[in-house]
Amino acid sequence: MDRFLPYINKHIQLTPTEEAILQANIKYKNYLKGQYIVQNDEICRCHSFIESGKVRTFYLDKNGNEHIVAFGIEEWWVGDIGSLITQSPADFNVQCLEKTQVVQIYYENLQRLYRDVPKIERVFRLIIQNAYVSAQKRIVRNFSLTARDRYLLLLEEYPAFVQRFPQYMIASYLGITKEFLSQIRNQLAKEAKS
Amino acid sequence: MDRFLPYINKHIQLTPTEEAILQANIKYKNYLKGQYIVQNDEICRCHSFIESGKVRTFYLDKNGNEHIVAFGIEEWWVGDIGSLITQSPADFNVQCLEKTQVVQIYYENLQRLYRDVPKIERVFRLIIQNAYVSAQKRIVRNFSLTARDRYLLLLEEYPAFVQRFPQYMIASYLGITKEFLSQIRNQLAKEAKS
DNA sequence: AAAGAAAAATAAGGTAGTTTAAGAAAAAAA
DNA sequence: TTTTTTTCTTAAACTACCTTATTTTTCTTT
Repeated sequence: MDRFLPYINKHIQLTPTEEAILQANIKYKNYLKGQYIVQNDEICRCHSFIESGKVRTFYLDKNGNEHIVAFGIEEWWVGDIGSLITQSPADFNVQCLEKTQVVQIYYENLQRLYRDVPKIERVFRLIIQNAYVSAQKRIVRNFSLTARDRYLLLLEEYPAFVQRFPQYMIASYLGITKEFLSQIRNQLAKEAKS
Repeated sequence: MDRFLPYINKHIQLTPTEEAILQANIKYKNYLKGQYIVQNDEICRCHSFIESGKVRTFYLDKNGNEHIVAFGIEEWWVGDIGSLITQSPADFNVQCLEKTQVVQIYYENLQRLYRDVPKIERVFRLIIQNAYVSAQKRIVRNFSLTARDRYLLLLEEYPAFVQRFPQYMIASYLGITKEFLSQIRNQLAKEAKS
Protein backbone atom coordinates (compact mmCIF):
# COMPACT_ATOMS: atom_id res chain seq x y z
CA MET A 1 0.00 0.00 0.00
CA ASP A 2 2.94 2.37 0.08
CA ARG A 3 4.73 2.90 -3.15
CA PHE A 4 4.26 6.65 -3.00
CA LEU A 5 6.91 7.88 -0.56
CA PRO A 6 9.65 5.58 -1.87
CA TYR A 7 8.82 6.92 -5.34
CA ILE A 8 9.20 10.53 -4.18
CA ASN A 9 12.44 9.71 -2.42
CA LYS A 10 13.89 8.45 -5.66
CA HIS A 11 13.84 12.05 -6.92
CA ILE A 12 14.55 14.14 -3.81
CA GLN A 13 15.46 13.74 -0.16
CA LEU A 14 12.88 15.06 2.26
CA THR A 15 13.49 16.00 5.89
CA PRO A 16 11.04 14.45 8.40
CA THR A 17 9.23 17.81 8.63
CA GLU A 18 8.89 18.08 4.87
CA GLU A 19 7.69 14.53 4.66
CA ALA A 20 5.02 15.33 7.24
CA ILE A 21 3.86 18.36 5.23
CA LEU A 22 3.70 16.22 2.12
CA GLN A 23 1.69 13.53 3.94
CA ALA A 24 -0.73 16.19 5.16
CA ASN A 25 -1.38 17.29 1.59
CA ILE A 26 -2.18 13.98 -0.07
CA LYS A 27 -5.25 11.76 0.00
CA TYR A 28 -5.66 8.05 -0.55
CA LYS A 29 -8.61 6.94 -2.61
CA ASN A 30 -10.04 3.70 -3.98
CA TYR A 31 -11.89 3.28 -7.24
CA LEU A 32 -13.88 0.34 -8.54
CA LYS A 33 -13.61 -1.14 -12.01
CA GLY A 34 -15.21 1.19 -14.52
CA GLN A 35 -15.15 4.31 -12.35
CA TYR A 36 -13.72 7.58 -13.62
CA ILE A 37 -10.89 9.49 -11.94
CA VAL A 38 -11.21 12.33 -14.45
CA GLN A 39 -14.19 13.04 -16.66
CA ASN A 40 -14.30 14.95 -19.91
CA ASP A 41 -15.75 18.49 -19.50
CA GLU A 42 -15.31 18.46 -15.74
CA ILE A 43 -12.36 20.21 -14.14
CA CYS A 44 -9.52 17.91 -13.16
CA ARG A 45 -8.94 18.78 -9.51
CA CYS A 46 -6.02 16.51 -8.69
CA HIS A 47 -3.12 14.52 -10.05
CA SER A 48 -3.19 10.82 -9.15
CA PHE A 49 -0.39 8.36 -8.46
CA ILE A 50 -1.35 4.71 -8.92
CA GLU A 51 -0.59 2.48 -5.93
CA SER A 52 -2.26 -0.53 -7.51
CA GLY A 53 -4.62 -1.22 -10.40
CA LYS A 54 -4.76 -0.03 -13.98
CA VAL A 55 -6.39 2.81 -15.89
CA ARG A 56 -6.70 4.17 -19.38
CA THR A 57 -6.72 7.82 -20.44
CA PHE A 58 -8.86 8.38 -23.49
CA TYR A 59 -10.41 11.05 -25.61
CA LEU A 60 -13.68 11.12 -27.53
CA ASP A 61 -13.45 12.73 -30.95
CA LYS A 62 -16.34 14.62 -32.54
CA ASN A 63 -17.62 11.42 -34.13
CA GLY A 64 -17.75 9.76 -30.74
CA ASN A 65 -14.78 7.48 -31.37
CA GLU A 66 -12.51 6.69 -28.45
CA HIS A 67 -8.78 7.28 -28.76
CA ILE A 68 -6.55 6.02 -25.98
CA VAL A 69 -3.77 8.49 -25.26
CA ALA A 70 -2.18 6.73 -22.29
CA PHE A 71 -2.25 3.71 -20.06
CA GLY A 72 -1.50 3.79 -16.35
CA ILE A 73 -0.31 1.02 -14.06
CA GLU A 74 1.44 0.90 -10.68
CA GLU A 75 3.74 3.91 -10.04
CA TRP A 76 2.42 5.95 -12.95
CA TRP A 77 0.82 9.37 -12.62
CA VAL A 78 -2.51 9.96 -14.32
CA GLY A 79 -4.80 12.91 -14.80
CA ASP A 80 -5.37 15.69 -17.30
CA ILE A 81 -2.47 18.08 -16.76
CA GLY A 82 -3.86 20.60 -19.23
CA SER A 83 -7.05 20.80 -17.22
CA LEU A 84 -5.30 20.68 -13.87
CA ILE A 85 -2.92 23.56 -14.46
CA THR A 86 -5.54 25.91 -15.89
CA GLN A 87 -8.45 24.55 -13.85
CA SER A 88 -10.52 24.41 -17.02
CA PRO A 89 -12.70 21.55 -18.35
CA ALA A 90 -10.83 18.35 -19.16
CA ASP A 91 -10.36 16.99 -22.69
CA PHE A 92 -9.60 13.52 -21.40
CA ASN A 93 -11.26 10.77 -19.41
CA VAL A 94 -9.29 8.66 -16.98
CA GLN A 95 -11.09 5.40 -16.28
CA CYS A 96 -10.16 2.54 -13.97
CA LEU A 97 -10.14 -0.86 -15.65
CA GLU A 98 -9.94 -2.76 -12.38
CA LYS A 99 -10.08 -1.96 -8.66
CA THR A 100 -7.53 0.85 -8.37
CA GLN A 101 -5.89 2.57 -5.40
CA VAL A 102 -4.38 6.02 -5.88
CA VAL A 103 -2.64 8.78 -3.98
CA GLN A 104 -4.07 12.14 -4.98
CA ILE A 105 -2.69 15.66 -4.72
CA TYR A 106 -5.33 18.31 -5.17
CA TYR A 107 -4.65 21.50 -7.08
CA GLU A 108 -4.69 23.76 -4.00
CA ASN A 109 -2.49 21.38 -2.05
CA LEU A 110 -0.03 21.21 -4.93
CA GLN A 111 0.24 25.01 -5.03
CA ARG A 112 0.75 25.01 -1.25
CA LEU A 113 3.42 22.34 -1.54
CA TYR A 114 5.25 24.29 -4.25
CA ARG A 115 5.29 27.22 -1.83
CA ASP A 116 6.13 25.42 1.42
CA VAL A 117 8.34 22.58 0.15
CA PRO A 118 10.14 23.94 -2.92
CA LYS A 119 11.77 20.58 -3.56
CA ILE A 120 8.35 19.37 -4.63
CA GLU A 121 8.47 21.74 -7.56
CA ARG A 122 11.54 19.82 -8.68
CA VAL A 123 9.74 16.47 -8.51
CA PHE A 124 6.95 17.76 -10.68
CA ARG A 125 9.30 19.44 -13.10
CA LEU A 126 11.04 16.10 -13.51
CA ILE A 127 7.78 14.15 -13.87
CA ILE A 128 6.49 16.54 -16.52
CA GLN A 129 9.86 16.72 -18.25
CA ASN A 130 9.88 12.97 -18.69
CA ALA A 131 6.27 12.95 -19.79
CA TYR A 132 7.12 15.62 -22.35
CA VAL A 133 10.07 13.70 -23.73
CA SER A 134 7.95 10.56 -24.18
CA ALA A 135 5.17 12.57 -25.79
CA GLN A 136 7.65 13.91 -28.33
CA LYS A 137 8.97 10.43 -28.98
CA ARG A 138 5.45 9.29 -29.63
CA ILE A 139 4.85 12.09 -32.14
CA VAL A 140 8.04 11.22 -33.97
CA ARG A 141 7.18 7.54 -34.08
CA ASN A 142 3.68 8.10 -35.33
CA PHE A 143 5.22 10.09 -38.15
CA SER A 144 7.99 7.85 -39.21
CA LEU A 145 7.05 4.29 -38.28
CA THR A 146 4.47 1.92 -39.69
CA ALA A 147 1.76 0.47 -37.43
CA ARG A 148 3.63 -2.80 -37.38
CA ASP A 149 6.86 -1.21 -36.19
CA ARG A 150 5.02 0.81 -33.55
CA TYR A 151 3.48 -2.39 -32.23
CA LEU A 152 6.83 -4.16 -32.11
CA LEU A 153 8.32 -1.22 -30.24
CA LEU A 154 5.49 -1.24 -27.71
CA LEU A 155 6.00 -4.95 -27.17
CA GLU A 156 9.66 -4.30 -26.54
CA GLU A 157 9.36 -1.23 -24.33
CA TYR A 158 6.17 -1.92 -22.39
CA PRO A 159 5.42 -5.64 -22.57
CA ALA A 160 3.31 -5.20 -19.41
CA PHE A 161 0.83 -3.08 -21.34
CA VAL A 162 0.34 -5.66 -24.06
CA GLN A 163 -0.30 -8.26 -21.36
CA ARG A 164 -2.58 -6.26 -19.11
CA PHE A 165 -4.74 -4.35 -21.57
CA PRO A 166 -7.09 -5.87 -24.14
CA GLN A 167 -6.06 -5.82 -27.76
CA TYR A 168 -8.65 -3.35 -28.94
CA MET A 169 -7.25 -0.83 -26.45
CA ILE A 170 -3.69 -1.50 -27.59
CA ALA A 171 -4.87 -0.88 -31.14
CA SER A 172 -6.47 2.40 -30.13
CA TYR A 173 -3.30 3.44 -28.30
CA LEU A 174 -1.28 2.69 -31.45
CA GLY A 175 -3.71 4.73 -33.53
CA ILE A 176 -5.06 1.86 -35.61
CA THR A 177 -8.19 -0.30 -35.70
CA LYS A 178 -8.42 -3.54 -33.76
CA GLU A 179 -8.94 -5.39 -37.05
CA PHE A 180 -5.68 -4.10 -38.42
CA LEU A 181 -3.77 -4.98 -35.26
CA SER A 182 -5.22 -8.45 -35.45
CA GLN A 183 -3.97 -8.70 -39.02
CA ILE A 184 -0.49 -7.52 -37.99
CA ARG A 185 -0.32 -10.06 -35.16
CA ASN A 186 -1.45 -12.81 -37.48
CA GLN A 187 1.29 -11.87 -39.93
CA LEU A 188 3.94 -11.74 -37.17
CA ALA A 189 2.86 -15.18 -35.93
CA LYS A 190 3.23 -16.60 -39.44
CA GLU A 191 6.68 -15.10 -39.79
CA ALA A 192 7.75 -16.57 -36.43
CA LYS A 193 6.92 -20.09 -37.66
CA SER A 194 8.92 -19.99 -40.86
CA MET B 1 17.11 42.97 -28.68
CA ASP B 2 15.53 42.40 -25.30
CA ARG B 3 12.49 40.21 -25.26
CA PHE B 4 14.04 37.83 -22.76
CA LEU B 5 13.68 39.56 -19.39
CA PRO B 6 10.14 40.80 -20.05
CA TYR B 7 9.28 37.20 -20.99
CA ILE B 8 10.67 35.87 -17.71
CA ASN B 9 8.86 38.57 -15.75
CA LYS B 10 5.57 37.41 -17.19
CA HIS B 11 5.97 34.22 -15.16
CA ILE B 12 7.72 35.35 -11.99
CA GLN B 13 8.92 38.51 -10.24
CA LEU B 14 12.64 38.71 -9.72
CA THR B 15 14.43 40.92 -7.22
CA PRO B 16 17.28 43.03 -8.66
CA THR B 17 19.78 40.60 -7.16
CA GLU B 18 18.07 37.59 -8.70
CA GLU B 19 17.86 39.36 -12.01
CA ALA B 20 21.61 39.99 -11.88
CA ILE B 21 22.28 36.31 -11.16
CA LEU B 22 20.09 35.35 -14.07
CA GLN B 23 21.87 37.81 -16.38
CA ALA B 24 25.22 36.35 -15.32
CA ASN B 25 24.08 32.88 -16.36
CA ILE B 26 22.84 33.55 -19.88
CA LYS B 27 24.63 34.16 -23.16
CA TYR B 28 23.58 36.00 -26.29
CA LYS B 29 24.42 34.40 -29.59
CA ASN B 30 23.85 35.06 -33.28
CA TYR B 31 23.40 32.46 -35.97
CA LEU B 32 23.37 32.84 -39.74
CA LYS B 33 20.83 31.32 -42.09
CA GLY B 34 21.37 27.59 -42.33
CA GLN B 35 23.43 27.21 -39.16
CA TYR B 36 22.58 24.61 -36.54
CA ILE B 37 21.83 25.41 -32.89
CA VAL B 38 21.53 21.70 -32.07
CA GLN B 39 22.85 18.83 -34.12
CA ASN B 40 21.71 15.24 -34.16
CA ASP B 41 24.10 12.90 -32.24
CA GLU B 42 25.81 15.77 -30.47
CA ILE B 43 24.87 16.62 -26.89
CA CYS B 44 22.52 19.57 -26.57
CA ARG B 45 24.32 21.82 -24.10
CA CYS B 46 21.83 24.65 -23.76
CA HIS B 47 18.25 25.71 -24.16
CA SER B 48 17.72 28.68 -26.48
CA PHE B 49 15.18 31.50 -26.41
CA ILE B 50 14.62 33.21 -29.76
CA GLU B 51 15.02 37.00 -29.69
CA SER B 52 14.59 37.29 -33.46
CA GLY B 53 14.66 34.98 -36.44
CA LYS B 54 13.14 31.60 -37.16
CA VAL B 55 14.19 27.97 -36.81
CA ARG B 56 12.94 24.50 -37.46
CA THR B 57 13.42 21.42 -35.29
CA PHE B 58 13.59 18.26 -37.33
CA TYR B 59 14.41 14.63 -37.14
CA LEU B 60 15.94 12.27 -39.71
CA ASP B 61 14.36 8.82 -39.81
CA LYS B 62 16.28 5.67 -40.69
CA ASN B 63 15.48 6.17 -44.39
CA GLY B 64 16.96 9.64 -44.25
CA ASN B 65 13.64 11.46 -44.52
CA GLU B 66 13.24 14.70 -42.62
CA HIS B 67 10.32 15.14 -40.24
CA ILE B 68 9.74 18.57 -38.76
CA VAL B 69 8.65 18.31 -35.15
CA ALA B 70 8.53 22.00 -34.30
CA PHE B 71 8.93 25.51 -35.59
CA GLY B 72 10.38 28.36 -33.57
CA ILE B 73 9.91 32.10 -33.96
CA GLU B 74 10.36 35.10 -31.65
CA GLU B 75 9.79 34.32 -27.96
CA TRP B 76 9.82 30.55 -28.42
CA TRP B 77 12.26 28.21 -26.73
CA VAL B 78 14.10 25.68 -28.85
CA GLY B 79 16.48 22.82 -28.21
CA ASP B 80 16.35 19.11 -27.55
CA ILE B 81 15.07 18.79 -24.00
CA GLY B 82 15.53 15.03 -23.98
CA SER B 83 19.20 15.48 -24.79
CA LEU B 84 19.63 18.46 -22.50
CA ILE B 85 18.28 16.85 -19.34
CA THR B 86 20.22 13.63 -19.71
CA GLN B 87 23.24 15.16 -21.46
CA SER B 88 23.07 12.39 -24.04
CA PRO B 89 23.24 12.63 -27.86
CA ALA B 90 20.39 14.58 -29.45
CA ASP B 91 17.70 13.01 -31.63
CA PHE B 92 16.81 16.34 -33.17
CA ASN B 93 18.38 19.06 -35.25
CA VAL B 94 17.57 22.70 -34.68
CA GLN B 95 18.41 24.76 -37.74
CA CYS B 96 18.11 28.50 -38.33
CA LEU B 97 16.19 29.44 -41.45
CA GLU B 98 17.27 33.07 -41.35
CA LYS B 99 19.66 35.24 -39.30
CA THR B 100 18.64 34.36 -35.75
CA GLN B 101 19.50 35.87 -32.35
CA VAL B 102 19.06 33.78 -29.25
CA VAL B 103 19.52 33.87 -25.50
CA GLN B 104 21.09 30.64 -24.28
CA ILE B 105 21.16 28.98 -20.88
CA TYR B 106 23.77 26.26 -20.63
CA TYR B 107 23.09 23.04 -18.74
CA GLU B 108 25.46 23.83 -15.86
CA ASN B 109 24.12 27.37 -15.54
CA LEU B 110 20.57 26.05 -15.49
CA GLN B 111 21.40 23.67 -12.64
CA ARG B 112 23.08 26.53 -10.79
CA LEU B 113 20.05 28.75 -11.34
CA TYR B 114 17.70 26.04 -10.04
CA ARG B 115 19.86 25.96 -6.90
CA ASP B 116 20.45 29.69 -6.39
CA VAL B 117 17.22 31.17 -7.74
CA PRO B 118 14.50 28.59 -7.02
CA LYS B 119 11.90 30.70 -8.80
CA ILE B 120 13.64 29.75 -12.03
CA GLU B 121 12.63 26.16 -11.45
CA ARG B 122 9.05 27.41 -11.61
CA VAL B 123 9.60 29.14 -14.95
CA PHE B 124 10.97 25.99 -16.46
CA ARG B 125 8.27 23.83 -14.95
CA LEU B 126 5.73 26.13 -16.57
CA ILE B 127 7.51 26.18 -19.94
CA ILE B 128 7.75 22.41 -20.03
CA GLN B 129 4.21 21.98 -18.76
CA ASN B 130 2.89 24.04 -21.64
CA ALA B 131 5.09 22.23 -24.11
CA TYR B 132 3.78 18.93 -22.78
CA VAL B 133 0.16 19.99 -23.10
CA SER B 134 0.68 21.03 -26.73
CA ALA B 135 2.55 17.82 -27.48
CA GLN B 136 -0.42 15.85 -26.17
CA LYS B 137 -2.80 17.93 -28.23
CA ARG B 138 -0.72 17.17 -31.27
CA ILE B 139 -0.82 13.42 -30.61
CA VAL B 140 -4.59 13.54 -30.25
CA ARG B 141 -5.01 15.52 -33.43
CA ASN B 142 -2.79 13.31 -35.49
CA PHE B 143 -4.98 10.43 -34.35
CA SER B 144 -8.39 11.85 -34.85
CA LEU B 145 -8.17 14.46 -37.58
CA THR B 146 -7.57 14.18 -41.31
CA ALA B 147 -4.64 16.00 -42.90
CA ARG B 148 -7.05 18.59 -44.23
CA ASP B 149 -8.47 19.37 -40.79
CA ARG B 150 -5.01 19.52 -39.25
CA TYR B 151 -3.99 22.06 -41.87
CA LEU B 152 -7.09 24.18 -41.25
CA LEU B 153 -6.39 24.11 -37.52
CA LEU B 154 -2.78 25.17 -38.04
CA LEU B 155 -3.95 28.05 -40.24
CA GLU B 156 -6.31 29.11 -37.47
CA GLU B 157 -3.98 28.70 -34.50
CA TYR B 158 -0.61 29.68 -35.94
CA PRO B 159 -1.18 31.67 -39.13
CA ALA B 160 2.32 33.11 -38.66
CA PHE B 161 3.81 29.68 -39.29
CA VAL B 162 1.97 29.22 -42.56
CA GLN B 163 3.20 32.63 -43.68
CA ARG B 164 6.79 32.39 -42.55
CA PHE B 165 7.70 28.79 -43.40
CA PRO B 166 7.71 27.24 -46.88
CA GLN B 167 4.91 24.85 -47.74
CA TYR B 168 7.04 21.75 -47.91
CA MET B 169 8.03 22.36 -44.29
CA ILE B 170 4.43 22.92 -43.25
CA ALA B 171 3.59 19.62 -44.94
CA SER B 172 6.37 17.87 -43.05
CA TYR B 173 5.17 19.40 -39.79
CA LEU B 174 1.65 18.14 -40.49
CA GLY B 175 3.01 14.67 -41.24
CA ILE B 176 2.09 14.59 -44.94
CA THR B 177 3.88 14.99 -48.26
CA LYS B 178 4.20 18.38 -49.94
CA GLU B 179 2.24 17.02 -52.90
CA PHE B 180 -0.69 16.10 -50.73
CA LEU B 181 -0.72 19.48 -48.98
CA SER B 182 -0.67 21.13 -52.38
CA GLN B 183 -3.68 19.03 -53.35
CA ILE B 184 -5.51 20.01 -50.15
CA ARG B 185 -4.84 23.70 -50.71
CA ASN B 186 -6.01 23.42 -54.28
CA GLN B 187 -9.23 21.83 -53.11
CA LEU B 188 -9.77 24.46 -50.40
CA ALA B 189 -9.25 27.22 -52.98
CA LYS B 190 -11.86 25.67 -55.27
CA GLU B 191 -14.34 25.41 -52.40
CA ALA B 192 -13.79 29.04 -51.48
CA LYS B 193 -14.82 30.13 -54.97
CA SER B 194 -18.12 28.29 -55.14
C1' DA C 1 17.49 41.32 -66.49
C1' DA C 2 18.93 36.68 -67.16
C1' DA C 3 20.14 32.38 -65.42
C1' DG C 4 19.91 29.10 -62.09
C1' DA C 5 18.02 27.03 -58.13
C1' DA C 6 14.39 26.13 -55.05
C1' DA C 7 9.56 25.64 -54.20
C1' DA C 8 4.90 24.58 -55.63
C1' DA C 9 1.38 22.45 -58.68
C1' DT C 10 -0.60 18.64 -61.29
C1' DA C 11 -1.59 13.95 -62.41
C1' DA C 12 -1.53 8.81 -62.44
C1' DG C 13 -0.80 4.65 -60.23
C1' DG C 14 0.19 2.34 -55.68
C1' DT C 15 -0.15 1.03 -50.67
C1' DA C 16 -1.14 1.20 -45.67
C1' DG C 17 -4.74 1.24 -43.07
C1' DT C 18 -10.19 1.52 -42.68
C1' DT C 19 -14.87 -0.12 -42.97
C1' DT C 20 -18.31 -3.32 -42.72
C1' DA C 21 -20.04 -7.54 -41.65
C1' DA C 22 -20.03 -12.17 -40.02
C1' DG C 23 -18.29 -15.66 -37.21
C1' DA C 24 -15.15 -17.73 -33.52
C1' DA C 25 -13.16 -17.65 -29.11
C1' DA C 26 -12.75 -16.26 -24.59
C1' DA C 27 -14.34 -14.31 -20.37
C1' DA C 28 -17.90 -13.13 -17.19
C1' DA C 29 -22.25 -13.89 -15.27
C1' DA C 30 -25.93 -16.69 -13.93
C1' DT D 1 -23.01 -25.91 -16.69
C1' DT D 2 -25.26 -22.89 -19.81
C1' DT D 3 -26.06 -18.25 -21.21
C1' DT D 4 -24.64 -13.74 -22.12
C1' DT D 5 -21.31 -10.42 -23.02
C1' DT D 6 -16.96 -9.06 -24.41
C1' DT D 7 -13.02 -9.62 -27.19
C1' DC D 8 -10.62 -11.30 -31.25
C1' DT D 9 -10.32 -12.95 -36.17
C1' DT D 10 -10.98 -13.05 -41.21
C1' DA D 11 -11.87 -11.21 -45.61
C1' DA D 12 -13.39 -8.09 -49.30
C1' DA D 13 -14.34 -3.52 -50.78
C1' DC D 14 -12.89 1.14 -50.04
C1' DT D 15 -10.28 5.64 -48.93
C1' DA D 16 -6.74 8.73 -47.35
C1' DC D 17 -2.49 9.50 -48.31
C1' DC D 18 2.07 8.26 -50.86
C1' DT D 19 5.25 7.80 -54.85
C1' DT D 20 7.17 9.14 -58.91
C1' DA D 21 7.60 12.02 -62.68
C1' DT D 22 6.78 16.31 -65.26
C1' DT D 23 5.71 21.16 -65.51
C1' DT D 24 5.16 25.71 -63.75
C1' DT D 25 6.03 29.29 -60.57
C1' DT D 26 8.72 31.81 -57.36
C1' DC D 27 12.94 33.09 -55.25
C1' DT D 28 18.13 33.98 -55.52
C1' DT D 29 22.14 35.18 -57.39
C1' DT D 30 24.93 37.33 -60.63
